[in-house]
Amino acid sequence: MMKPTIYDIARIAEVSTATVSKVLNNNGRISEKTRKRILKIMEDLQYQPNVLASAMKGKFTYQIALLIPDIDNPIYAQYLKHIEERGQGFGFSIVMCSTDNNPEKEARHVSLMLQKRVDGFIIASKFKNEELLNKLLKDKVPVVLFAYEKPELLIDSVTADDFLGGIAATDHLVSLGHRRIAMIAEDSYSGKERLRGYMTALRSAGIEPDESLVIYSGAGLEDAEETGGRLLDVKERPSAIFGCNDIMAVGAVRAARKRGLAVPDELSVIGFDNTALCTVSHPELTSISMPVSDLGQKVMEVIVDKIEGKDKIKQRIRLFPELVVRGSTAQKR
Amino acid sequence: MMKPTIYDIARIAEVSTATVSKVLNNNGRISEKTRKRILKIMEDLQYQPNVLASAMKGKFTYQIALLIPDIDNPIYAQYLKHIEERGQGFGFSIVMCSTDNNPEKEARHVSLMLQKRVDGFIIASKFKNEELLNKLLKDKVPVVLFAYEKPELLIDSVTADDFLGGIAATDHLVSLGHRRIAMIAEDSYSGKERLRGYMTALRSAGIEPDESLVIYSGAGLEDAEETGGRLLDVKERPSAIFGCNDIMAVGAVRAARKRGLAVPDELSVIGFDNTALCTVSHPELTSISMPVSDLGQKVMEVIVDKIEGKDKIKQRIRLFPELVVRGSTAQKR
DNA sequence: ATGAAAGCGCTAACAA
DNA sequence: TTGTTAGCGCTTTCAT
Repeated sequence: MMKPTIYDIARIAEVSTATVSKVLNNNGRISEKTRKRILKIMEDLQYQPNVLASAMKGKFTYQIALLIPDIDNPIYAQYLKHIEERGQGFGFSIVMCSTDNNPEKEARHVSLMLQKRVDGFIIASKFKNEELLNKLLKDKVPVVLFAYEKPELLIDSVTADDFLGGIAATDHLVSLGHRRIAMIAEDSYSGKERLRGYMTALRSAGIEPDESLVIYSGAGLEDAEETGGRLLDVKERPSAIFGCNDIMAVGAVRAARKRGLAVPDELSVIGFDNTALCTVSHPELTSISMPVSDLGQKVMEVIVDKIEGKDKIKQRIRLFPELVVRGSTAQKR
Repeated sequence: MMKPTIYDIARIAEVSTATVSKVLNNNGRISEKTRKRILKIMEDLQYQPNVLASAMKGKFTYQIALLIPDIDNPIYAQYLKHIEERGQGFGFSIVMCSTDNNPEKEARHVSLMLQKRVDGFIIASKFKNEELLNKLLKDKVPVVLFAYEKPELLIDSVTADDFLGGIAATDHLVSLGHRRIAMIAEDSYSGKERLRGYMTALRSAGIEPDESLVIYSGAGLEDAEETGGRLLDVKERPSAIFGCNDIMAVGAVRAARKRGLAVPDELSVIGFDNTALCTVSHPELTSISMPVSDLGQKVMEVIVDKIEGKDKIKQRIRLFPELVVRGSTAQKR
């Protein structure tokens, strides 16, 4: 009635546990005959190896901790979904760790996950706690940064190219004839990259960036709307707003609506991330689409390689985002 | 340099590992003096017990598998967030299992999680696979259904009272003078309960439900919009639509807009779940708010009790949802 | 109040 | 090709 162990299998097959273990792990040389026999018995008994026991011998737990800052932003739900899905393909499960961008929570999660012996960490969080990160690296714990980089640290990462995305968004607006383009920015690495893209695109279009047109906002929709409002309540109003992510863009749309400004006729708005918000919002939001599925695949590849000790090289992988035009942006008139 | 074990602690404290283990687990009688000493040494060495090893001796892994059908619906992201948060309070981590309402994925996840020796399951998924569920119950694996019930099975559950929510939504519409009230339904237990609430509320308002006003929809926004359209493209058009969840409601709003119908002036729309979609949508969606945080707390309480073998009683816990009025519903005119 | 020792289920070095 | 055996780090019974 108890779950069968390798001992049960060994006894029935009249071999030693070592032999059973070997067929389980496909190593050592075992005659095809006994291998078949053992496999058959496992099948019959519905034997399932105890992951804990093998993990204790230095094998894997097949668990990866995923640190996520803010699941209220649907892009993170997307990331989670795709990472989990890809993880399945590699036999790894995802342990969710919400951090709310709170360094203490980050530290607690990491410590707990270490105790639980997860095989590695995917960190999508801001991760203020640099000391902790360094400790992980020093201890050779597999870590990959996701949707987020720390340029000053030598650490693997998988992200979309936010800088290029920022350029694409801005170029789109410029190509529609906009010159006074505002941005609702966000204090995060990717946010800053998007901002840098915005600056670069403006300059190469011969537009000198106007500092007053860039305002940093908190993460919530309320904040975003308020920030959007501040951008709009000036004498020389921008004709377009680039929201650092879709929430920011929706905030801008709402601010515009509250002021009786028609989107996109009087104000173009573009978002970033191409989340479900884009189609829920009205008018539908033009945005920059993240290759979520590919990002998920890549990050799993990288972390699994690290876990299995295959790759020694550090790498920063950047995938390309893509413009998706919808109804919130239009020719300036 | 290796992580310290109880052996290290024992050696330094000049006691046996048994003693160390006892202070670790707060059992057996240990003199205050040695306890203090041992604790101090643990502190100094930053000792962290190996969860795997203790789990092997029949203790817990402190991990709970959470089966979720569809993270694209923001309400599930909310559930996840709150369950994870509450789990932290109990020292339990959440292993994410996306099922996409696919019975095979359900089975794969359960089997894998069993191998990894999670302590219990929170199932928020449809879980078509009744056989599997019964097997879990038979094997005394702690299982709690969440946001979802199986009335025919004797199994603990924590849900919001969808029936009452359905009544509340419908009553609200009725109180605004609507009599032809349509519903975009969903094929799930909670969906059916909401529908039942709708029926009940209509009848007690003296309105005979009209079969043609209830249409089942797929889960996506596209489906919802299409379904909303079908509801609207009839001679005797409803003056209000009750969307089985916020996505359905947004679909209805879009369908209305496409037909030049003003919401809420010509059509009232109410959703369910009170997700972030409500404030992103325009007009903002009236909806039924789920007590997500309390639900998360309750489900953790129940599952932890079961894991610790404390509660023998089966229970169905239902929490009350609440109407949140916003701009998408108005007096019929 | 404390310790010796067996064992959870598995792996891997070493023997045979 | 297969088996013996010593652990991995911890808990727990039974002595002392």
